[in-house]
Amino acid sequence: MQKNKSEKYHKILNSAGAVFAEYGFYKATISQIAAKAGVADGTLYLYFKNKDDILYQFISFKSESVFEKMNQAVAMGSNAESKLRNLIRCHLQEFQNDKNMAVIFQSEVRYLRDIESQIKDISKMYLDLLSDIIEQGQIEGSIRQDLFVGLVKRFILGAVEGVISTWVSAHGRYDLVSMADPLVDLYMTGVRGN
Amino acid sequence: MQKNKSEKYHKILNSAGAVFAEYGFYKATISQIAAKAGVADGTLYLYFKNKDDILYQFISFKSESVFEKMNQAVAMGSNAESKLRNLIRCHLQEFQNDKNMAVIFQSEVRYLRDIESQIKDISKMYLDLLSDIIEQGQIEGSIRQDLFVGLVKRFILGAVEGVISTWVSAHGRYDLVSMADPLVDLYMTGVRGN
DNA sequence: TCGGATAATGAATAAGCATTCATGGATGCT
DNA sequence: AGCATCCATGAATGCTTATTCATTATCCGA
Repeated sequence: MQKNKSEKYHKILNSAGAVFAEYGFYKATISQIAAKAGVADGTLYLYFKNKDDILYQFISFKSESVFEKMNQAVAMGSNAESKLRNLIRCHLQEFQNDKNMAVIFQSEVRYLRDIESQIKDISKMYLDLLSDIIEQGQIEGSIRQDLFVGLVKRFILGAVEGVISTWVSAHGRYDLVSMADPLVDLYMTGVRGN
Repeated sequence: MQKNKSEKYHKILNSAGAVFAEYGFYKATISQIAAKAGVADGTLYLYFKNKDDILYQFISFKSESVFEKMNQAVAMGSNAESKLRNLIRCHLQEFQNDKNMAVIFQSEVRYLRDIESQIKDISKMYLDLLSDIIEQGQIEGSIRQDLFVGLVKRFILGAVEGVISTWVSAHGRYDLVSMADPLVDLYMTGVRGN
């Protein structure tokens, strides 16, 4: 198994992303991935330990890149609300840009939980980002104090995921990023009239 | 394959629920399910067409029962807000009462989408329930008019699912139903301070 | 109690697929 | 060119497991 992240490594990883997204991890076969990458079946085993490892590396690679962008986005905000807005925009943007990733993150999380607990840190990191934002908002006064922060975080993440999930089901036919502002508005103000 | 829903049918269905929840659909084997139900492997095929069918019937059976309860809960509410509150309470209560169902609904949806599109009606029915409530609220004035209803529905459902998902990850160690009121409060009022 | 129908059994079957590895080719150095 | 190292191949292997079906048990009416 090679160590350096050669061009072929990424070719395989991308092909795997496409195949996993289309068929799901279990129904996807090594042969399909190899064919899509234009290499022989055995070649995958020069770059990856096994089938599980391919999925694992795909997720790791994508999360790393996405979290870097998310952190940058949050850092650009001057107050809690703008940080939240930037985070949600970035989240939707990144998932819109990479639908395979969106599908896989949404579908295979259950399985991943089994292989590597390190993976569960994906949502943990995100939730920690949100914690910071919420706490800052409470200090600033832009977010009220009488909230169970643990719930608010899940509330926010769950809603974004739900919106992404719908977009995926609709085969990405509309612009996801345009949902960001209305969504943040819902977080902040709720639905109540008057 | 027998038609009547005998005791054995339900025994198998429940065992399957437990095994699917523990191992996931793919890693679960027919032998495990049969063993847990206390019957021979071949017996499953007297009651179900194949492995897929077991999952399908499990979901169908559970959804039917849950939706009946949800509809009743909503009908008990006199205005939009109380209907929403009853719906969320009922949702959390039912999933708390049947953790296997909660796990399976959360994990295997992706796969189900492939076998039977009828299954995607699960969330459709739910979203329709929400549509009615939101529209009623807008007429009453308790919910503001300047909302994209399609987004609000996903927002609400996504957040409940997120909360359930966290509870499942925590192995159901706390009371899920107590999240209902704070959650509805977030839907209605949002997080904004002042 | 007997006979026929119905239900259950679980060993045998067969298909699918991840993984291995003996072989062949490419590359680069002297 | 000759040699050695590295990379890639894809057919063969072996394991896992869903599904079948000939056999056996159970039930029930007469």
